[in-house]
Amino acid sequence: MSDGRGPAPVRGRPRDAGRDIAILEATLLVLTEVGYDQLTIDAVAARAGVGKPTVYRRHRGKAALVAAAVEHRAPATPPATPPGDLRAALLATVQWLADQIAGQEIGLLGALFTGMRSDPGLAAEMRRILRRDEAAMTQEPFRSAVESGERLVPGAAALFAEIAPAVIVHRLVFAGRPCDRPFVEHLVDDVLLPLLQVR
Amino acid sequence: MSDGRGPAPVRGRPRDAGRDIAILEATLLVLTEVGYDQLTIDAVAARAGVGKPTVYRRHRGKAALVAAAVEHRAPATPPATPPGDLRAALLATVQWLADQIAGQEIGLLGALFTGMRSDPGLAAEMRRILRRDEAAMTQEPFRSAVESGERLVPGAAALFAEIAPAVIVHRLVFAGRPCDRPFVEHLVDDVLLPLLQVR
Amino acid sequence: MSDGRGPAPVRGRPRDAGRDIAILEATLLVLTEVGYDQLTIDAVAARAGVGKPTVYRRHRGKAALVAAAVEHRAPATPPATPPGDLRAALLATVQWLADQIAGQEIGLLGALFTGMRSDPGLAAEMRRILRRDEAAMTQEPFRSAVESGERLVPGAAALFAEIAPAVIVHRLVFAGRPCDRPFVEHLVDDVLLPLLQVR
Amino acid sequence: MSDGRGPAPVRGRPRDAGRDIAILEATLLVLTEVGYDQLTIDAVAARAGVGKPTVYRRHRGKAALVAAAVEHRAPATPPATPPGDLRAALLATVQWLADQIAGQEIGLLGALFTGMRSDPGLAAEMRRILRRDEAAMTQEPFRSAVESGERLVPGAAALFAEIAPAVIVHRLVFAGRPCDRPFVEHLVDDVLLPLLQVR
DNA sequence: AAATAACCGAGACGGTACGTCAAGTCTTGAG
DNA sequence: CTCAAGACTTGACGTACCGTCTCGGTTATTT
Repeated sequence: MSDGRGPAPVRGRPRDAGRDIAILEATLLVLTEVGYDQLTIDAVAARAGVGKPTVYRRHRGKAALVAAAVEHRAPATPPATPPGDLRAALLATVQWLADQIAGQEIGLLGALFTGMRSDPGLAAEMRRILRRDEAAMTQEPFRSAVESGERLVPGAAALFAEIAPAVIVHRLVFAGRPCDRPFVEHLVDDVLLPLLQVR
Repeated sequence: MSDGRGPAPVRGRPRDAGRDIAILEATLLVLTEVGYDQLTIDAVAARAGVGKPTVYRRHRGKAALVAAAVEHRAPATPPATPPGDLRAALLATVQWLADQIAGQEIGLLGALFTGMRSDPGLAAEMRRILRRDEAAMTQEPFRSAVESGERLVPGAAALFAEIAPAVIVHRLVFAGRPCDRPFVEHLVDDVLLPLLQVR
Repeated sequence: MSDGRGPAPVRGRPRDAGRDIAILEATLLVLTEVGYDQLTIDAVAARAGVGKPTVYRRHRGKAALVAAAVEHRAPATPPATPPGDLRAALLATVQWLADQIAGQEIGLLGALFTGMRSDPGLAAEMRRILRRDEAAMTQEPFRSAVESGERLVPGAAALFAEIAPAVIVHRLVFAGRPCDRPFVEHLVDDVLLPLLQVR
Repeated sequence: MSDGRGPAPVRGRPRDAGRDIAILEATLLVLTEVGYDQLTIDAVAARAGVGKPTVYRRHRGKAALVAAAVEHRAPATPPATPPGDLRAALLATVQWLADQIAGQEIGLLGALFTGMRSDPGLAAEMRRILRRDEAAMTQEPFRSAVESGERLVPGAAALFAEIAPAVIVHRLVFAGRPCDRPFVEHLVDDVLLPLLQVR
């Protein structure tokens, strides 16, 4: 279409980065409120004050949108623990981990179950995010523990990362019961300490 | 009729029990083929050779249908293990457990995630089924182990039921990796045996 | 109808004639309340205190049921008119005719429209009923009028039967307006009297 | 746009007018083929090459759809009649009117009977359409007749519009007989001419 | 009296259409 | 080239009613 008026000064409107964030945060909001499978793209778009195509321009679909939203959310940093008391450190860390999982990770699991079969690439992406978050939540405590001279078995951090989130998720999802103080103590005293501590 | 109340007075044409079964088995079939979120009631009805209302007359919706189908499926019986060798018994049991979970339990998890938020009663029902199956898969091995004189810590069966399925599911879903022989040996040698065996 | 074959060899329990009537009267009730296309066989059966097959044993379907119900309803007898005053007689007869049509005949028209295309035999049956009722409602007044010496054109009764119901129905259905006194006078004075009376 | 208010602020993608027409014409087609009560929205949508929601976005239901389709259909124009011969003009007009009603109007009557009770507003709309069509079919002949100097009673057009369609519909629907030549002559000679012509 | 057969109410059955909802794509006009 | 709005196709949803059938049970006639 030559309009004879010379070169256009503006070559395309740039994407508004603010809308990226609005979409992701609206997604997290809706996800928390109604859960994964009740979440609709329309609702997210409306909440973000954005049109539906603006969402689809950025994300391939519902599952990818949720994955991006979860990724966007900055991983929380575990609480600092007093040095010298491994049990107290584990108790604090496990409790905090359980709270994080209950509050944030559950939402992504629905997306994972839904999207993993039809889109393996997306499933891999979700797992990457889950691992990133779980790593962030499990590695830091052990780095400081080792620095403070705790006597731990080799590979303790990996073992902790393998067992603690698994048992917590299992309790939350399969048993539908909260990770209250007695459970946390049970997990630390009967499972984690015997495994991690050098006897 | 020796009791005072007699049998339930059946009014109208009784439901065809054959159709109950056909529906549940068609559900399991479709569930296995296409996964939970691609499963449609129409497909199940067509596969069962049944009308859609016949499905809805028996089940409130997709989640409840899948729950009933999983419940209907008889829990598999764990393999018999040779007495006297705890490690061998655990290896066999864990491997079998992982296979069961990979093949059967994953399907219900999608239903659980979908139905649990909007219908707490249904979520409770699904958890009951999951617990029933996990109990069936974890209790039996320990009964024979104890009978054969193994020296186990108190509550070993409960601990096994709490940890083994959790870690297996976590690996399958979160890591997306199969429960192969090295993983099973790791789980038994590095986690289960240290925890369960009397030292 | 004696056909020389003697009484029908009734084997088994005979049909309950009381239920015949209950069904037909329930049909008329429901028809009046909700109209033809909102009428359901279930509703009729429930209203009659009868099972659905009991209805279907007697009638082929909704249209036939309504036809039978309308046929069952005894045709009302037109009001006696004072002899010697043709205009007064026509006014009374037309008003009564309009009331009858508004109250009773409309229901069958829905059935006629629905059933006529798919079942010509049924349509013929409905037309027979409609003609029977319209004949009953239009012939009697003219017999007495002729007997009392009114001077009418030949074929006056047929002309009346052809025009009066047609214009009344047209007004009720097409215009959606009631057949009030001014309309009746208009119909008698401007249409019927000029046509029927010998000039 | 030279007016100060500017055009209507159309937001979003405008409706495709071509689909409006496709839907209405598909409706007329299906209506003609299978009749009102065998007409399904799915069939109309499929015939129009359109999704079901696209139909429902435009029409509230079957009755409203049929009403809109009938409204969309341009009313046919009555045939020109030779001036100077009132009887010939009436014969031609009545025959044409009967053909129009038999071919087109019957379809709407089913919709009228179905929709009128549950939706008075829709019934009013249908009556408006029926009146529009009947007016178009009955007024024009009389305008030319009057122009050509025929001696007609006052209100002849209104009387014709009140009687002719009524008797024609009555014959078609109630008697189930076609409006053939003898009937048309009877209607003109025995009913219309005596009423309309100045004696 | 017993056997037979059709009746009965209740309601499940396969099927068809309903009217709604969400997913993901496409089109418009504005910026 | 992007944006908001929203129409679009597709396809599944869960419901209603149709007309048939099947159950336990009842009521007459026939043997």
